[in-house]
Amino acid sequence: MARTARRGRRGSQDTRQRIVDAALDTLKHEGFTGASARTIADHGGFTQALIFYHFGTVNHLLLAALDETSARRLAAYQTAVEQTKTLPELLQTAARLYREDLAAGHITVLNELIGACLAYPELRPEIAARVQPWVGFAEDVIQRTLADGPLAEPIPSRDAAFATVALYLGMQMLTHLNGDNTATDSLFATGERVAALLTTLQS
Amino acid sequence: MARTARRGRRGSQDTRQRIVDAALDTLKHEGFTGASARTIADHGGFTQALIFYHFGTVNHLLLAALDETSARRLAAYQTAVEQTKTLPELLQTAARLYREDLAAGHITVLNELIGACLAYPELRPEIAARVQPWVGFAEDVIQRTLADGPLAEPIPSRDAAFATVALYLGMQMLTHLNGDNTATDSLFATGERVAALLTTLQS
DNA sequence: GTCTATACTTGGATAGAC
DNA sequence: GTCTATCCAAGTATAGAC
Repeated sequence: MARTARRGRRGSQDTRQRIVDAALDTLKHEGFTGASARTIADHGGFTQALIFYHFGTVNHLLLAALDETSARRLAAYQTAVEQTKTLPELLQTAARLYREDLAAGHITVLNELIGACLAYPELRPEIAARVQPWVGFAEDVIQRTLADGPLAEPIPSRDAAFATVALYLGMQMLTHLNGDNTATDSLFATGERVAALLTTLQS
Repeated sequence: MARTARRGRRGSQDTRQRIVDAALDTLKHEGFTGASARTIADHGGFTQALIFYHFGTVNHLLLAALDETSARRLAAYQTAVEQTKTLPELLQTAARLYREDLAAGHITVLNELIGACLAYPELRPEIAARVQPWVGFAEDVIQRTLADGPLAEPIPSRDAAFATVALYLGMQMLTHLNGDNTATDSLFATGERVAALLTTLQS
């Protein structure tokens, strides 16, 4: 029943969604270089012509895929972080969200598309616009959490936010390169320890 | 005269070098996607067949290009860091080296090749092996600089090294994406301020 | 809206002349 | 060792049947 409700445009919307999902899947597993119209179509079980009908070009589809994963993840981050008050809590939540991302390949998609900007400069402003909400989100959270701690004065939240997003991107790249999470896990553990230390220093 | 000394194998070596240089140039400006045999050959002013004669495949050439830029930069980092003793000095030097890299596109090459690992899994161990010296170098320097500071105990140098390399990669990506260095400059300034703060705390 | 078939372009790689 | 010419595979994109 649910599948056929509002059938008028629903078929088309379903297809768009299937294509976006296939694009995400391909981007995660084969990277930008491997995400051709043909490969994506194979992954999703449809014809490559559909991509051009619905999205015009492959790159437009890939941007739509980034939109999708970015919106989904940002929502998850926002609800998860809403309940954190202290710095140690925040770091624990960040570690959990990060591991989800790593496993699901969410940041991989972003990495691949940023890398593609050199070959396709027209993608640059598009992707920059999609990264900006993340930096803004990080800044808000950091601002709120560090507000009356000892770090608020020496470390502008803007810098901390930029560093955080950069660190996320870089960690993801290195983790995939090495094929294991030990470095990441160790770093998060250290981060949580330092956060605990800082809060005891404060009280 | 210099050009014709040891002519026996010199012609061939010169050509190899020209090809590697052209590959580096192309990788920096067109990215991995744009670094095809034909494009590289155009950049360097030779025939694409030469690439396959000297390097077998395009990817082999790109690895040789990474070797070249990585070795050159690591040497520069080592001599520059040798003379730094304190944490603030280290941060200043790091900022200068980082800006050199950014301008010359050295880290871009690495970013592009890491991104390509998804499409060409056989590149992964090759590139991982070429990144490892950097993490090792960072660990040595951090170990040496933090040795008797207040940070040595709570922050293992291994974690700090991993975070540093990741941060470098991520910052480079974001900086290229945004097209301006203000975020980077601001972050380094904050870093230097915090480093100064830490050393005064210690004494 | 979705499929098949096809035009056209670019890329990797090799053969063979020089 | 270096060049030209060429083969073949894969990619983007469109036309036209259904």
